[in-house]
Amino acid sequence: MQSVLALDSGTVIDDISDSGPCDRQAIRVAEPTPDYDVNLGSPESGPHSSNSCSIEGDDTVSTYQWVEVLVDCPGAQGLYTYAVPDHETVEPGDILSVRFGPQCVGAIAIRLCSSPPSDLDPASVKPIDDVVSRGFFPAQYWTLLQSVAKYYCTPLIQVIRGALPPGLLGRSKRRIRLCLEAIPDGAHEFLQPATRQMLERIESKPSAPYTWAYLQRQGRYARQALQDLSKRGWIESYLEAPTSVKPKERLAVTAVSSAQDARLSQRQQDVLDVLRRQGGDVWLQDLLQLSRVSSSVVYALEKKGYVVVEPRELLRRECSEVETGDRPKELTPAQKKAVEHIQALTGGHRVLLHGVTGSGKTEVYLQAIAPVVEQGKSVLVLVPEIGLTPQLTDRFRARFGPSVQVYHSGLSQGERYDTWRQMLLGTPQIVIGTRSAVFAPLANLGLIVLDEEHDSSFKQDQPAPCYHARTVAQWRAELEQCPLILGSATPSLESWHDIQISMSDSSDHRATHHEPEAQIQRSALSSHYLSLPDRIHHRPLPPIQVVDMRTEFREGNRSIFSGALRSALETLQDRQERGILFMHRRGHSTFVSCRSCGDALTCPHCDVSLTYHQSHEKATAFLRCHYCGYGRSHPPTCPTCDSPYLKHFGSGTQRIIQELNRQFPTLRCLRYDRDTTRTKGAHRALMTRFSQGDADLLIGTQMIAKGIDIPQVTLVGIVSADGLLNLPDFRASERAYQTLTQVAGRAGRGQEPGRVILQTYTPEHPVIQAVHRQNFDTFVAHELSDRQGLGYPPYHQLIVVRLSSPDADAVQQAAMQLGDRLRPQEPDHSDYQLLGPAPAAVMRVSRRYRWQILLKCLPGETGRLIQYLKLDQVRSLVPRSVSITIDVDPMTMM
DNA sequence: AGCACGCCGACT
DNA sequence: GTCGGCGTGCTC
Repeated sequence: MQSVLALDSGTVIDDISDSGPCDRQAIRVAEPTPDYDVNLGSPESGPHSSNSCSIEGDDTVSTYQWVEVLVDCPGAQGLYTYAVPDHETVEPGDILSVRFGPQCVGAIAIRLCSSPPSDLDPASVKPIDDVVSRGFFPAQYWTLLQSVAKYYCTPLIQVIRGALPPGLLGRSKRRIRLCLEAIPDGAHEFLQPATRQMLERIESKPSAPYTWAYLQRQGRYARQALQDLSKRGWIESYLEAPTSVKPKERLAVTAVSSAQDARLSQRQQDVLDVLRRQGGDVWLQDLLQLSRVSSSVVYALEKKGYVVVEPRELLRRECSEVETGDRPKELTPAQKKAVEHIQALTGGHRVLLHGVTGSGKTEVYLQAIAPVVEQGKSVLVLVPEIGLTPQLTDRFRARFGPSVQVYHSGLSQGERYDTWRQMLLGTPQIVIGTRSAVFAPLANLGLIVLDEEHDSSFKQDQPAPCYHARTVAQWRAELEQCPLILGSATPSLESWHDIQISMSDSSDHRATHHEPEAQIQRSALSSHYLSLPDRIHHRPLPPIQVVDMRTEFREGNRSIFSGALRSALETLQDRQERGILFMHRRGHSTFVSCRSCGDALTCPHCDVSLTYHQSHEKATAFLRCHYCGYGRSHPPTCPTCDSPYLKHFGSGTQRIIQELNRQFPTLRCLRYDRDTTRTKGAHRALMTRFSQGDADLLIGTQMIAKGIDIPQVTLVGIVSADGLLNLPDFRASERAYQTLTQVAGRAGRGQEPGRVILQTYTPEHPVIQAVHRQNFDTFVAHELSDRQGLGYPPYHQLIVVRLSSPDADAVQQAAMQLGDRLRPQEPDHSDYQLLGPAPAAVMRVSRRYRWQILLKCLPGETGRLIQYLKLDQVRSLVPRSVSITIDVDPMTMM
């Protein structure tokens, strides 16, 4: 079995055409094209190479008048040929805008051709519309995207769509406009209410037409209303050409001659002086303001040849005040060893940096990065969620200054586009970003860092491709031949196991003869394990006290706080220290049910109970669904039996706050969860308030486990660990161990020693035991043997096929049929297993019914299984009302 | 995606 | 006999 990356470059394109509706294309693109990947984005071919279709007098040069493109349209996954007008130049890898059917869509130039396909009527070949972006992708970029498409069983264009900044692949929008002359007087009177409402909505904004898609979303009968109106001829739809995101341009003035010339006017001389004082290169607007003249003075200087005025791309970027001049810190022996080890690496490597919380992993990254930047190479730093780690970004900026770029989904479309262009410039830089930044088009990568590598937010689960940034980063490191550092205090079992295996593999290899089977699918990167077993400044890990809440209950304590936690909270203020309380859930209560009939209040769209929210004592109570966001007011009586006795069960962050306010009225509390951090900049604001001493206690959910580094925190209280355990997922234990360890690690990062109080009803649970002893090795050993027994990762690889539809019967039927289609013929002798089809743990979410099919195979066999089962064609086997996603290496099966 | 074409059932 | 529902296929 070949490694994924060893595929010959044509394969993915073949696959696309195979799944396409049209044989003709399959034949055409399946032709051997040895120069295919050379064509795509190879920097050697350069923007003005002989491959270009520019006409430079010589007839032999203009042989490429046609270009084959990949269009950004679902259901159109082949290559389409377009003509390149004489005055236009196109290179493979360019992003184009083309007519496709009635609309304009984004497209990627794949290769140039000297003739249109012979089986195509030349008259039907349309010219390209526009070249949106001419940026050249780094050499390995396309290979990377193809690997993602192949491995995650996703059409290449969809992978490209996810990798490019949104809006770059523009498409025309369908908008609605009124046909005023067709609407009779008094028309409103005889319309259906929904139709009348729709008409009024459209009439209210005649100058700014709505899009069809937007209007269709407005209410249940919106679609019918629109159809009614358009049937009457009162509205019509039209396609608005896409507005391509282009870089903003501004006029820049550059001094070109330093020769003194007496024949300059006073004002001209002033302007020149100002310009030179500014370094000889200023924006025109700024120059005019600084020298208080009109632009005519500058243009006069241009005419005389002293300056050049030219439009230049304005690269907008997030500018926050940065402290600069952060110096490399002194390292502990373990840090020093790690930095030296990493710095000595050349070529492709994978390094697991396993450092306990507070061991100074960031400093290792910084010092490993410094020499790479000095060599003029770029560095990619991937973090779980950038909003959660402003501290990390600040630290990078302080150390490396303005060459640090931030790239994540929180940026505006324009900012993302600009950062992306910036990366294409090829200047050495450090990019810090979330999952999608693994596709940052950086040339000349010298190092990739993936911090908190165990974090599940590196896995994408919403739109395909459902990629894992860690997996993609490994391919990237392999392609770029650079080291990849995976950092964590609680490594994922996959990484841990993988690194152990491949380290022993490679030592075996040196000792014994080649044994191809052992190398199956193992990354071609050589593996290293580096450990930082101690905290910096010899600070101890905080001792963890496990409190058995059953004993507390037996002894008459009905509170949610144990005696130990209560006394710790009491002394917190006197000692002028900070504390963190961890709670598994946000909201007030987990669910609300009726004491008379026993019914729990559930979401009308999902099969889950509603969570009771009440932000403070007097606030209006309401119920919210944590799956789809549905919210409603709290009913006074039970909707089923009308009984007024509704009881709230379970507790969340809000309830804790209420309880704290009651029991410790002087304690100042701050809530930190999705409800309080929704707005931009809220994380930073809350953190600042907390670290400045505006509050004594921070109460939060999982979020507080990540990256909070506040030295004054001495107490960490885990109010209840039980909600994390026993979740119906094979990764529940792993996630619980990681979260609890990370939360515990927030304590005692400063001068004062920390302590952790962990409350639970099951202190004997192996996860609690392992967290208590802070012993990763015993946890891993225990968990790995469980996984091996049950046939879960890392001993098997999984693929989940998820089906969903608003129609319960349609999904079930589709799932059953698909199950039959995918089931092994001879279960006993097959090298894969199928489980299901089964309804998802929460069957209905957002009015959609969900089913799933689980496929299990040996590690490294997913590619072959996908090919064998033709999973890429599975979409065509189910009705269109049922949507399908294929999740390779799923993080969760809930 | 957006649209045309085409096949079936309920009406003038 | 036609109108209009939506299921299927195509867009260089």
